[in-house]
Amino acid sequence: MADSRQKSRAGGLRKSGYHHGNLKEALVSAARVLILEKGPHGFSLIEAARLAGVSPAAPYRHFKDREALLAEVARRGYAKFSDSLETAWAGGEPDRLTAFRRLGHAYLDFALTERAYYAAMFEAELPPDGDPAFHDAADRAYRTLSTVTEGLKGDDPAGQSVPPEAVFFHIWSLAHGAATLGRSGGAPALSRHRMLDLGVEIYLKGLGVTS
Amino acid sequence: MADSRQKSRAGGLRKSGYHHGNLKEALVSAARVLILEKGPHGFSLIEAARLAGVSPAAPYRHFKDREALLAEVARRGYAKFSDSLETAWAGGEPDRLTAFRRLGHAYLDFALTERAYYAAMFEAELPPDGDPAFHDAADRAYRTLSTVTEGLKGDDPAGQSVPPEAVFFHIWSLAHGAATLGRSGGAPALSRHRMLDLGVEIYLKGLGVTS
DNA sequence: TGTACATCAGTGAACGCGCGTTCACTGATGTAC
DNA sequence: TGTACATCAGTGAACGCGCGTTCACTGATGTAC
Repeated sequence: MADSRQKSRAGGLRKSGYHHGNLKEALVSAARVLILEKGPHGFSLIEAARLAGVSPAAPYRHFKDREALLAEVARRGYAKFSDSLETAWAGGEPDRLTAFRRLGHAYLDFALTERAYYAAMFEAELPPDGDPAFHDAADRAYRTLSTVTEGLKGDDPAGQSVPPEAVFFHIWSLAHGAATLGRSGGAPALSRHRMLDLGVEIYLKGLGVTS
Repeated sequence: MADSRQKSRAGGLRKSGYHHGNLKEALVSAARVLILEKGPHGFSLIEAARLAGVSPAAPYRHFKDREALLAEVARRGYAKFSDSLETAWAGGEPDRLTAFRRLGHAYLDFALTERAYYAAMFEAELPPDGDPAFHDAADRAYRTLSTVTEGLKGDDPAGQSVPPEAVFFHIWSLAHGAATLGRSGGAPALSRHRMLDLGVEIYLKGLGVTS
């Protein structure tokens, strides 16, 4: 019986039958699995504990409450997201437009391959007065995206120059839409990339950005 | 005691102390209130019954289960949404582009003023094998939107003509983004309209649509 | 190297809660005569 | 117009469930001596 628990234990090293040894990591992994299956709303702390092979009380050694685990998942998601975006951007080399297109792909890749993180980040509805580490991580991602889009200057059809926040918002909408919109079962991931590329190219042409 | 229940009863006529007389409508109203407060995931059938002033078992006279009530809300949302869009489109008069801009505003107005419906439509995760009436209503809305966007023909920067589904998808992303994206507390509703207008104008210019 | 002990990550039982759903029932309505 | 009755929209108590969280506890770890 004790053995069967060990067998079904998910993630992380096991130091002994009693101490898990890596429970915090195992809980985060379990949460990601559950969020992927049922969304951030369907996720439960007890089920995460079960998946990690520990009792329902064990998570409280590592997280204040259910929301704290969710916030930790979202925080890591933002951190990984920022890493991906910054790597793709690569300082804007060899030129801003090429780097920007790489970043668009990185955004969509992350959203599609790390769906649990993406859902935790954008669906979890974490309170504004929550974990500051979470907010710092989120800020970093937003800063990266807005810094990059600020390089895209252009005019609207009336000849007015377009505010940087607007460009940020439009590009973000296209990327988020490519990541989440569409009726179930529809187009495969590849066509989402094509869709996003096309949308961004058309938008940039409309802005008058060519280099 | 019986009186206090009657006082707190929400929506609908009351025919007697025993029979509610309009319970189905009252439950739909209550569901909309709760969805607005807590989202489609936080909504509970018992709480809706309480809000309508009836016992927890009463809703089962009108809905098979919790999901059926949610589906009914989403169905009505789609129906009302389609009405708004078709009214705004008005057959494309006086010209297609003017009518299209009206439709964009109607989309965003609906999403912002009928947030409960919009959430039920796009967040509720109703099963594909569910209520056919719900799917018919959803189809009608999608058909309207795609018919309208099919009128927007143009070329991508490489000179290839852009597939109609892509245009549909891009415009939809911009509208959905304007409706849902953005960090809490940020810009007021007015600037969301401005943001959407601007995005659509830039996109249409990129497409080469001018009339 | 060996032992006593402080630390603290785990246990498992228990709690109160709100939920979805079922059940036998009750009483208001409206129709047939 | 008055009465018997079928209908069916409600009641309210009960069920089993999974949840978040707390509690006194236990046992593995690693450190001081």
